Amino acid sequence: MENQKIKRSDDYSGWYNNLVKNADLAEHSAVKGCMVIKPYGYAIWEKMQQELDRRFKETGHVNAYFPLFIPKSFFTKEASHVEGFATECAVVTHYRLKNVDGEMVVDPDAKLEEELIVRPTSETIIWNTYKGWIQSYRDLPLLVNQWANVVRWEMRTRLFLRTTEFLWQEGHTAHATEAEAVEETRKMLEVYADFAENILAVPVIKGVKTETERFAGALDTYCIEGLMQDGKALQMGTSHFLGQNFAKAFDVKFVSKENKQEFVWASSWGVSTRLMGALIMAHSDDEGLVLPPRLAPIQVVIVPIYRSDEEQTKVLEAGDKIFAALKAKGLSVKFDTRDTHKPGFKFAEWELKGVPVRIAIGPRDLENQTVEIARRDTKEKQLVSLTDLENKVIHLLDNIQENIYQKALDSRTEKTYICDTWDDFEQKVELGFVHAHWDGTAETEKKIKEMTKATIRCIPLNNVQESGKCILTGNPSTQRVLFAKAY
RNA sequence: CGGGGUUUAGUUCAGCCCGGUAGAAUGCCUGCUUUGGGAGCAGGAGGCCGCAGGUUCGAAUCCUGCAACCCCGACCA
Repeated sequence: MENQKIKRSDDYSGWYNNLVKNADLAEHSAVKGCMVIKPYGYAIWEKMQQELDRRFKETGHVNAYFPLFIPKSFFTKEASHVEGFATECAVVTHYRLKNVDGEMVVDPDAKLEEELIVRPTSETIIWNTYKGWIQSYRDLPLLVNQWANVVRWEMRTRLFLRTTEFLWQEGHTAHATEAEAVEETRKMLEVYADFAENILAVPVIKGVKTETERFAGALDTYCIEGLMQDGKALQMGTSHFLGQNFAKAFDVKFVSKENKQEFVWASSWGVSTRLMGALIMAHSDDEGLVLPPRLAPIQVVIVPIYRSDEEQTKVLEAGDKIFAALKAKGLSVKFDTRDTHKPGFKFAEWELKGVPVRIAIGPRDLENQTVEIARRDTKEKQLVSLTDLENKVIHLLDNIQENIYQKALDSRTEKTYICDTWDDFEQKVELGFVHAHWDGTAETEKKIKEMTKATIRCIPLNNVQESGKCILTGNPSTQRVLFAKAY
């Protein structure tokens, strides 16, 4: 285990990279742009999966799995879709190697009839499949989710935030009516927002993307946007209303009650391992990771303290009891009985790994019937009596979850500005979210991006309608939109 | 794709300018002492010095080429 040497305030991106490695979450692999997610990092991802999967199932969805490869011809069927992804596709052209003078080379005789695209997203292969599944309105709605890996050949990558291959889920739904598909799109946005705020403890702004930022092939892209500690925004999830674009591209029609042939309406929605990046950047500090209790693979760690063998026996005995009692309450507990490390080392290690609550128990505690409880978020320590310890810990965990969220919310509030002049805008957009008027044109959006590197993150839902003047052009505007520099 | 950097022990790096056959810290192994905030001492293991050529009696070091990775941009539903 390494020290967390780079301070958050000195070099945010260096601090982030260091933290990911030191907390044992992930590391760079031998393949450019691809990471190895290590067991501890993967355990956190699994917790996210469980929480999300449960919510998907509760809202009527089922899981399925579609191929990794997409025939090029499928991929190119929806014009704006292919345009959006064309420049970042991994393409499989051959299926065999051969030995030439002791060197393995691609066998030119094994060229594929049709190239295969490694999926950057699965709309096309799925809609090609849906054609066979949907005939009547009775087959609708179709509510399917897939947990998968996808590949997007990005020019620049960052651990978790943007990797060439990443893990995600993608929901693909089919509906009989436009209204139902829109409702689904927005419902899943709510699911994401609920997950982000109540599990990740990251407050998000729900909104809709401008045309420029919209998903390739969508009529509307809804999103949740979070603000990281350095004042940069992170898109944490998207939900797309696809209209009939993919149904038309893949000729997916159904017969309505009125016996009419109609194209199917669609939505798709996804979140990825990028959420790991959000989690890290939103809460962690110079001591390491800070995990919200509802997502921590280990919620409570018990560290025994002793000198003699006799003390060890007694302390371990007492620790076992606490361990069992906490487990019985359904908590995820680790009793760190390693005799190869001293308590101080363990304290530092579990802090680095973000375990929300630490219980230390030693000879003094045995005498007084107490333990020392330390919370990761505030680093406060207190001696508490063993009486009703389980409920105290449960209460503390709830408190920590709430506090972490509140801290993130306060931080966002502090970094959110309302600007009415260009000078103010230029200055504040370096610091966080800015609500400002925009004339609604792509040209203005582009100019602002060129001048400040800030983009319109979204047009917040339930936005207040108020007349004003565009921050750049002075042209009339009916509402403020949300600007920020983004990851 | 531009700009910068890196490549030597498991890891982080020094050594290179000025060529002489490999170092530190940390981690790892053994033993003893330790254990309420990253332990101490003693002993030990561990390297095709990114790859391929070249110069030289001799190359981690000089020269040429290549490659990979990282960082900053550009790009990014």
